[in-house]
Order: sequence, then C-alpha cells, then structure tokens
Amino acid sequence: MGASKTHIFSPTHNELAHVAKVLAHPARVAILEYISKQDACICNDLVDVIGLAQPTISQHLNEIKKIGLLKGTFEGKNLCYCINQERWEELQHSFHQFFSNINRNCC
Amino acid sequence: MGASKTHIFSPTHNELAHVAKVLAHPARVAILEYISKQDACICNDLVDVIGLAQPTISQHLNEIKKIGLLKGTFEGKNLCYCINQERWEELQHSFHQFFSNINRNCC
DNA sequence: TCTAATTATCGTAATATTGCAATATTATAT
DNA sequence: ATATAATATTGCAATATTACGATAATTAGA
Repeated sequence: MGASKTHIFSPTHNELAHVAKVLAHPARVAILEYISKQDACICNDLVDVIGLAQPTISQHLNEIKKIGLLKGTFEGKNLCYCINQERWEELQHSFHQFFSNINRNCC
Repeated sequence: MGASKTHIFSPTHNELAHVAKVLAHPARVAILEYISKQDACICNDLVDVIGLAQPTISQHLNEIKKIGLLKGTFEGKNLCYCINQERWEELQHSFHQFFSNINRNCC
C-alpha cells in the first residue's frame, strides 16, 4: 500500500523510527551539524553551505523543527535557528538506549 | 526530482543518513530489538511477532542486511539471523559521535 | 510608504518506500 | 525423488519523499 502501518507498532518503536527518519537525509544531517557548530546562531548561509535551493532547505528545516530539535527566533530577516539542547539530549538518550539494548549470545 | 542529491554531501553525512534510513521504519526497529533479545537466534517467528506479511518482513530484513547489521546462516529451513555485533558497535559509535558533536553557545 | 532581503508556501514532477499476493527458490525430512 | 516448510523474488498499487520554480509573506531600513 505504501503507507507504514504505524498502528501495529509500539510508541517507542514508532518514535525512534520517526526521529531516525529526520536523520535519514544527508542534507538534514549536514544542516544539524552546521548549526550545532556555529558559535553564534545566525543561520541561512545554509543555502550556500549545503548547496540546495532555498525552498528545499526550508522544507528540511521544517522537518527538523517538527521533532523539536530547533529553537530560537523564527521571524524576521535575521532569524536564528539553533539546536534545542534538551531535546537533543533526549534523542541522544533514545539512540543510546536502543544501541545498548543488545544481547551477546548468538551463533 | 525526488532523488536525494547524495553527491553534494560528505561521505560521513551520507553514511549516517543511510544507516538512519534503516532505522527509520518501526518494523525494522522492532525486528532489530526482537532479534537482539533472543538468547538463541532462531528467528522468523518474526512474521507472527511483527504482524506484517512474510514478503514484507523479508524485504525489511534485507534492508537491515544491506548495512551489515545481520550475520548468521542465511540458508536452509532453520536459518539463523543475529546481530553482527561489531557492526552494531560501529553504528553505535557513529551516532554517539554525531550526538556528542554539538556546541553549547546559542541564543 | 516603498524597496530590498529573507524565509515560507504552493504546485508539480521525479523518484523512493511500503505492503502484499502470487510465485519461485531452497533445504530438510521421509 | 517427493512433499513440506521456510524464505526470497517479482510485480504492482498506494503513498511518501525530494527538489525546485514561482509566488507570497514578513521584516528592516531608506
């Protein structure tokens, strides 16, 4: 059918997948890394840095925003994106949990 | 256009995105968790456990295989999937690196 | 107010993903 | 060798994602 059957999975699995989906595009990984490395958070140089058209960057930023990873002022000419550190750590923890949770006994 | 412009991104960004894409579906997260929690690795109960059709599970397993996360015997009636632990730790490290790499100075 | 600069939204085309029925393949046991 | 059980492959339909041109909205400054 094409649509994921999210209803048959646990909230935990759906949430991790949902977050992973945002990281599942190199542009978004690059955007996150770039923003996180700026001392000041005057952004959007992004269009030049990343090399995609402005509407495309805008869409990617929106995806990142949706999972709560960005904070800052979102209006005006000089808007300011930056990483929402609490959320960042939350996701870091989720992935850490996922990766830690593995059995050693195997074939 | 629809296709990601992977060539404009760094190998590191592409690789992380590529791996994240595999985790970007709850079925694959569930499959990985299930396999990792089995003491013995006699699998495929998966069709029952996950609740998707056999061809669908097979496809998901294939995606997971592609990034090297599975090892075991892949032939026969009683085949045996299990987590490739070295690869698992490699990916764990990649995500850890990504999440650790963030600046504290912001608005 | 008018203009210039910046970001967001809309519309659309190309491609990718998800899911399953039907079928093929493979390996084991009889 | 044949039947059985388990997994893989194929083909296709439905939906999602990616990308960008055109355009709208927003804000700061002249």
